[in-house]
Amino acid sequence: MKKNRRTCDVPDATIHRLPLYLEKLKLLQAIGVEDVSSRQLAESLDIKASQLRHDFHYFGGFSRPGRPYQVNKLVPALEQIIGISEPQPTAIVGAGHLGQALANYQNLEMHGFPVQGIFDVNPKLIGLEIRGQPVLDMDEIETVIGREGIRIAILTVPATAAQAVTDRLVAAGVVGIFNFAPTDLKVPEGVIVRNERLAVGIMSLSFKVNCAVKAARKKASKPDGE
Amino acid sequence: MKKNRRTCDVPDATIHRLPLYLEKLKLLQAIGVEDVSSRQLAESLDIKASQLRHDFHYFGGFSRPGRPYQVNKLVPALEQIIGISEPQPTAIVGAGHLGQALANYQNLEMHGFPVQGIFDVNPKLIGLEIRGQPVLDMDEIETVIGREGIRIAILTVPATAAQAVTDRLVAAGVVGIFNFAPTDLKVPEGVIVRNERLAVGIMSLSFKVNCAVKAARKKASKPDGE
DNA sequence: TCGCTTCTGTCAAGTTTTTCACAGCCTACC
DNA sequence: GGTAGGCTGTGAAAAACTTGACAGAAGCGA
Repeated sequence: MKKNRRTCDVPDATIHRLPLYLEKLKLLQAIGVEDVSSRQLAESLDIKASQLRHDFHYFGGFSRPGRPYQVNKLVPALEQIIGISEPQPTAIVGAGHLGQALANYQNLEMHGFPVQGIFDVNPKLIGLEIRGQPVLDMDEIETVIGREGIRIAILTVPATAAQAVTDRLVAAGVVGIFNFAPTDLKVPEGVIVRNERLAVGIMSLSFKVNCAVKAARKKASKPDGE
Repeated sequence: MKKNRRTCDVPDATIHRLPLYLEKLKLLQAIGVEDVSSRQLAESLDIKASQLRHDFHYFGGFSRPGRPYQVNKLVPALEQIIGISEPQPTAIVGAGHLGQALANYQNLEMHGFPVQGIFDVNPKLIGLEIRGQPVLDMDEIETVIGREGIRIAILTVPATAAQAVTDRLVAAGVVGIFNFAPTDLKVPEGVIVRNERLAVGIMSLSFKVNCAVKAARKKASKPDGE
């Protein structure tokens, strides 16, 4: 019980690295690597080995002193921690361009998130087949969420519709929302929202590009440093 | 000169908040709000006012003690800092589903990143019109990057092609790459890569959902706490 | 068996980021 | 004019995160 509680008391920074670890490990697994040391794994991710071990330490560690990590044990352990030991059925709400793109993105299923329903209100889109699945009418969403036990939904509707859709999703039992709409969502406690703001991403990039360009210019005009 | 250098010596965490500030401010501007205090702005973003002021402090501050921020001055100031005072022409490389979705995403242009070229190697896609622009052959990419002065590219090609395309982009003068391919890119110093890993995002979400569900179950079985 | 190397788990030190606290400025109202 | 209330800029305190250091376990070869 104590250990279980700890499992959730983990810094955000660590949480965001877990998927990266898992991804690399799956790659190693695919090419038949059996053992991997913290140093090897960390180097391939461009982080320090001590950080990786520290991250793993939150979960009690995955090996013993003297023994490297065993890829075949680490992969399922991480999958369990992330919550994808069992595939997590996922709904995509909003079958516009972005929704379609994500529905087509086979990596989602590969990573444990099979798309079990694509929904839209637009009659022109309903019935359209994407990777073998028809776009369904929003009216069916409660039924499908209940039937498939969907807990995670990907939101790709216009900002104006996002809150209303969110309310329906939450009422139907969805606990996690991956929000691509450029708006903030209000949800009751216990429901998790992750905002994926493309515009924010590209602006952060732009800031750094701006800095890099300035730095390069300065360097060019004063090649020997200040 | 001193001030300029400082402009780039800013924590990542702050950089990622700048676009959020700008977004909110534009919203306020659109509805005619003239003044805004750090507390008001911070509250709407669910952060502390002191953090916002601290962030602004990296750039010397945007007001004087006693006076709230003026929306109409803050917006262009942030745009300048982010590097979008002038629209930043942008290329999308890879016209698959995701590339098309992003090309259709009008918010990109609205935020200062007009798409000036969409490229692919697939003859079936070349010529396809997206928002009035034809998909171009990859062979033209160097020409277009040079002609339009493109510094930022969005990469939506398969992982296997990502590195080769990156090398071409960098050679042609691109300085910032917004990478949607699930692979790490090697670039020379001075070139900025921002990885947007959808799978990582949804796994982080899944971890938290998992925790929330566990917590809810525990609470249900022991309503009065431990 | 012994010594050597490699490895993890663990904790302390170091660094970065966030939050607090407050001096001083500005407006508005009495 | 004076005073109260609200505001920013600023630096110091607190919290969070990363890195370094090391004890002890395991494997390997002689």
